[in-house]
Amino acid sequence: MAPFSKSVELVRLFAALADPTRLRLLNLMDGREVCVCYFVEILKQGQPKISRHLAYLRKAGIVSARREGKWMHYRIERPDDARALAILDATLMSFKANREMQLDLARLGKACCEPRRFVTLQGAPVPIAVRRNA
Amino acid sequence: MAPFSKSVELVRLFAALADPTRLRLLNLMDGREVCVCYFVEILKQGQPKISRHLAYLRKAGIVSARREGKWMHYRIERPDDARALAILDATLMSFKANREMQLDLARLGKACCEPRRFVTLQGAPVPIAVRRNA
DNA sequence: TCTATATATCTGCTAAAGCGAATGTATTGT
DNA sequence: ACAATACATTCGCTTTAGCAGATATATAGA
Repeated sequence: MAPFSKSVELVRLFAALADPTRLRLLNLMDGREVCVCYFVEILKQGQPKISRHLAYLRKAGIVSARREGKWMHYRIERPDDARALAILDATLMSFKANREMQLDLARLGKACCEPRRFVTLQGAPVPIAVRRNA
Repeated sequence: MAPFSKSVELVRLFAALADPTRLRLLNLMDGREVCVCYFVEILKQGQPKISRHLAYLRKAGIVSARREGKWMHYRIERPDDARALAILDATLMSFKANREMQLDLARLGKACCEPRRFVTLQGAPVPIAVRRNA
């Protein structure tokens, strides 16, 4: 994330956050690196749609991707700029009081513990915890 | 501002913040109540455009308006929800490091001290400081 | 090499955002 | 009542965002 010397950077950040699907993706990635197949399973949305929103977040510099064989893992990329970080942290914090977000996390937890019960997650790599203060 | 029980509220907040003109307006209103004519003068944008963006912020619950004769004063309406407030505060904080925002504030200061030098501000009411922890 | 799997991108489409210009409305002054 | 001022809203237009469905790419395994 570039520094906020120009307001265009800020606008880009807020535009990236102004979509319910992208907020749900960020919520699931908060504190862990998650494989695309989990997003598709948890959010019950089409795979192209998930990919598009992940690409949007990546282009906005908010997340990064890592390939592992067939799978792609996404994680939140913490911005260098302290002020961008403050906004992102406040956003992630706000998820904790949000019922929808809590439900998504609960479903992720269940999917991780019993991936066999989800046909689409057979053999998929389980999300990995990442440190929050990168 | 409604509580963030549903993510739609969050999305609405971010959508309101995802525009350079609206961010500049919020910056000028940070800590003071400002008359529309100042916005038009400082931002050098058409009056309908300013009005439209102020209406957008008002509908999003971020600002409120007060009439005083011919003039309309706008101020930031601090959300009840602590998490919405944290996001808004982090946003306003980020303006302090933004060169464009600093310049806008400098121009506002100059316009307030010498309103006679601005044809469009003849007789216009000077911005009033408002408490930040409303 | 051939196939299956996981993910990404492209293609039309529709809806919404943002804009300038014109117009409408509320208030003040004469 | 009439004109002027300050602001809000509407209109027609262009651009952009988001979507589903189809297709392309990359990797793994047989």
